[in-house]
Amino acid sequence: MNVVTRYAPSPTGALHIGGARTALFNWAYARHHGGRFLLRVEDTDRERSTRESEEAVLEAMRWLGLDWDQAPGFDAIPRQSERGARYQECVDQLLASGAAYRCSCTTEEVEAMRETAKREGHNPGYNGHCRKKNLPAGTSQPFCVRLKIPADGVTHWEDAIAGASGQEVDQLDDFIIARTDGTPIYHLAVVVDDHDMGITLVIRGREHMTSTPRQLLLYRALGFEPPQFAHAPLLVDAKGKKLSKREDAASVQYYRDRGFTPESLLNFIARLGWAHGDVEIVDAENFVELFELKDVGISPSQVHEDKLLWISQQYLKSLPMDRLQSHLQPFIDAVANGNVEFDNTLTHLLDLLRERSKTLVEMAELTRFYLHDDIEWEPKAAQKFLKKPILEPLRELRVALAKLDSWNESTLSTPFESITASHEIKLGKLAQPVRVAIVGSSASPGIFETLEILGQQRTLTRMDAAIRYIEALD
RNA sequence: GGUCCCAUCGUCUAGUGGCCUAGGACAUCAGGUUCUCACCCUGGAAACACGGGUUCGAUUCCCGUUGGGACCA
Repeated sequence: MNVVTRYAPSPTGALHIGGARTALFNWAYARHHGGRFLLRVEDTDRERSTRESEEAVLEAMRWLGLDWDQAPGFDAIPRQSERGARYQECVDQLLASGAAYRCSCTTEEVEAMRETAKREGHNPGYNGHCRKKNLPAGTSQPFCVRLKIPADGVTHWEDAIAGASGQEVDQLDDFIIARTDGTPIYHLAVVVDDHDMGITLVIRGREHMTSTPRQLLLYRALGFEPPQFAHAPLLVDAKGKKLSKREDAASVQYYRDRGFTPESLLNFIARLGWAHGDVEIVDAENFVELFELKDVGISPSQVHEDKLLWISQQYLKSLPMDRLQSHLQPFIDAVANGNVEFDNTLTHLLDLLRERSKTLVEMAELTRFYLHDDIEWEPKAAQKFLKKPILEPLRELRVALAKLDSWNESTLSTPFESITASHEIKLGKLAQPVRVAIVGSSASPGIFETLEILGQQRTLTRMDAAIRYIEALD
C-alpha cells in the first residue's frame, strides 16, 4: 500500500513547535517510505481562521524544508471551509442509512440530562432522547444531527505509537455530527477529509487520542476504511502543560527571529519524543532515513532551550558558507542598517565567528566592529584595559604598525613580539587593550586575525582614539 | 466531575527480567589548552516516584498509591 500522510493545521495563529513536530514526523514517515505527504487546512472555525495565519503556517513549513505534495483529486491544498457540500452529502448519507438521526433537544434539555446522569452516577452525556423519534427531513423544529452509537461498535485500534488503545462503547454518547445550522462538527470533517485524501496513516498529537474512538465509529458508519493511527506524545512547557498556540515563545517564527537556523530547529524538534540510540545531530536527510514510529516515545517531552542552543552552534559551525550567509543575511543587514555584501574579508570573519556564536543574532552582532566605524567601547572593558601603564607600549605599537608594508596575521605578530619583549610583559597585557580599542570588547577572535580583518588604516584610527583616551585620563 | 494516558539524572533520552556499579547528549562543576572569548580535551556530581506482588532474580512484568497530563463537560 502506498503511504499517504498529512498534516492538518488550523490557521488560527503561527505554527508552533508542537505542530511543526507533528508535521515533521508525518513528512519524514512519508519520505522514508517513498509515499506522499499532504497538507489540509482545517479552517472550520471561521471566527479565528485567517488567510494570514494560513500563509504564516505554510511559510514556516517551507522555512523548515517540509515540502508537501499535491493531494490527488484536489487542485490546491484542501480547505475544510470549501468542502461543506461534501460534508453535507456524508451527513445525508448517514441519515439515510439510519446511522444518524435528527435531534431537536435544546441545549437546556441536554444540560438537564447531563445533570441527571451525573446525580445518578452515570456518565454525563446525551441520553438518546430523540433517537426513536425519527424526525423527518422537513421538520419545522430546529435540529442537529447525532450519530447513533452502535452497541457493538468497535472503538479499539492498534496505535502505532501508543499501542493497543480504545474505549468501551458504552462510555460514548450519541454525539453531534452536524450543528443546528447545518455545519458539520470537526470529527465528521476530519474523517471525510482523511478518507477522501486517501490518508493511510495519521500521526497527530496525543491530545487527539480521546477523540479517535468517535472517529472510528464514524469511519464505520460511513463505510470508510480507517487509516492507521499514531499518537505522538505531547510537547509540554516548563510547567508540564501542553504547549499552547497562544504562547508566542513556542512558535517557529519566534525561533527564526531569535536567530536559529531551520536546520537546528528541525534537529531539535526531531529529538523531542524520538531517539535513535545515541544520535544527537541529525539533519533532515538523515532523519528521513532513520525515522521509524517504533522509536517514538510515549511520555511527554519538555521543551528546554539549552539543547537547542547547543545544536544551533553545531550547525553554525558546520553549515556550508553559502547557506550560512543566506541565513545570516537579514540579521547582518539589521546590524549594518543596510544591505551587506559578503566579501572575502567578511567571509573570513564569519568563519572565525562560527564557533563563537550560538545564534545568527549573536553572530551578526559580532561583526559590528567590522561593519561600523563608530564603535563603542564597553565601559567595563575600557576601564579595565585602557589604562595609563599600557600607554607607552600602545604608542610604540601604533608606530610600528603604521610602518608595516604588509598587513597580515604573520607580519602583525612581529611588532607585538618586540614590544612585549622590550617592556617585559606578556602578550595578553598588550593584546587585550588593543582588542578593546579596535573591537570595543574584551572578547573577539585571535588578535592578529582580528587586526588583519580590520585593516591597517582602521586599526590605526581606532588605536589613536584609545591612546587619546588614555592620555586624557587624570 | 467523567473517560483516557504518562512516570529513568535538572532537561532530551538509551536500555533490559540477570550484560546495570543504569549508557549518551545538553546544562552544571573542576581541571587542561590559551593573547581574550569561544571551540576543543580530561574528569566530577547527577536518575530507574513510592508500596506491594510475580520470579532464583525486577529499573524492566502485574496491582495499588502518589504525582503529572490530555480530552470531554
